[in-house]
Amino acid sequence: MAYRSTERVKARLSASRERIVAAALEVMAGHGYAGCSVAAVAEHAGVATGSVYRHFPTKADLFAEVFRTASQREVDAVARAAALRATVAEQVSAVIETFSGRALQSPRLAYALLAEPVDPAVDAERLVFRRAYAELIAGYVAAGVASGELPPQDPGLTATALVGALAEAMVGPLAAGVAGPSTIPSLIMFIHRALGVSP
Amino acid sequence: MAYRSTERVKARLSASRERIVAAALEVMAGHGYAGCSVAAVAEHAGVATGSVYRHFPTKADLFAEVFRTASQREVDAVARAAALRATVAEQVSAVIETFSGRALQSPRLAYALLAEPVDPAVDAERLVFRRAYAELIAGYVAAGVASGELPPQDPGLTATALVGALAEAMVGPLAAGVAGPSTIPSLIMFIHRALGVSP
DNA sequence: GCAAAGAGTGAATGATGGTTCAATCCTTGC
DNA sequence: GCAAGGATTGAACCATCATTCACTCTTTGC
Repeated sequence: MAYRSTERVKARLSASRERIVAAALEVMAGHGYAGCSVAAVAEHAGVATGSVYRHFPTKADLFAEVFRTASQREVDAVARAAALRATVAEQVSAVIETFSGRALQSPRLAYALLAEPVDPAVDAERLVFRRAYAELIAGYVAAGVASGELPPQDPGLTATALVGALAEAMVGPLAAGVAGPSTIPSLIMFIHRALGVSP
Repeated sequence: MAYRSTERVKARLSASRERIVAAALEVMAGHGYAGCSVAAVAEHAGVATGSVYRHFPTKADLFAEVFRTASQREVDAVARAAALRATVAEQVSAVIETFSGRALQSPRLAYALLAEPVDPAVDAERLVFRRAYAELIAGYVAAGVASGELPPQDPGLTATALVGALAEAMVGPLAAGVAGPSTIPSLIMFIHRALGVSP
């Protein structure tokens, strides 16, 4: 024998793989999913089109991972912000502020992650994204119910509905590129009422 | 001259056009937007593929009309149900019950109208659909605020958030084909709280 | 019945863009 | 240096449909 995969090569391979995912994310942030042909992503990553298929069996698999990565980053940021707060009311405010602040920072990406028409296989990943948010929030809601800060309710349903409300309220502003000054405070009020936070 | 469009022909044309729209709706209700190739729709309507283009310049135009028609029907049904009620609380309950009842009756169609990945040009029509719901609800909310039944709030934002919550809460059940027995009542409770309906 | 012109047809066309693969380049161990 | 194999390339391939168009069928007014 004369060739055997070595650490150095493995590292280069995984670096290359990551560069492709990062490039896909950047192209998506710049031109939406619609602008993400495999050729465009490959060029942005500085590899040949065919090389993408060394790492991902199909385009859908690549973008499933892109969505997973980006979603995780978003959920983590939101979770980190909420973890600093003590009451459910504050935690949920932090969720909304962080979510919408980040979305407005990269509206194209946020739109792609939330609502842009994508391949059905990638769409499935979107549901995971939304469920991750819902589960994060459901935890806070459940704690709030247990401590008596919130009235009795189904934390899962509350969280799901809350994610829907948040996403829907942001789609308009995302299309416009900015939110009106009262959008975020109004949304917080709405959601505090929905949770049953005592005034 | 020897041929001139006559009433009889005009009627046949518009009947044919309607049959195409109806066929598209049926195919969509059966196999989702994904199953709606122009050929499949044409066959279902009993016309040749090319004939579709006698009535619609592009597939996107056809489905824009399909979405518009179906959405109008849904919004009308919801509006009719809500109009029979006196208080905002009852009106909104009627909206939720009618919306989710109809969605669960034709889950494939509801999924296509609400969330399935479609051509971006058709997606635009979806926003109109959601805005129509939001405006209907905003009217009730505004009236409730004016009469003092609801606390002060931005009716437009409340309605938008409410539509998002409703849609999101239904996506899971639609995928499963049924809603858990407590989904609808829980959702009504959530939304009553969100509106600030006094208990 | 007939000529004119619109309506209807459906196989062929064409655009798009994901996927493949023969050729080439690198890396490895000796 | 070299042979064995893996990695990389990117132009060619191909599948999918939306769209077209040359042709046929109907309708119309005379």
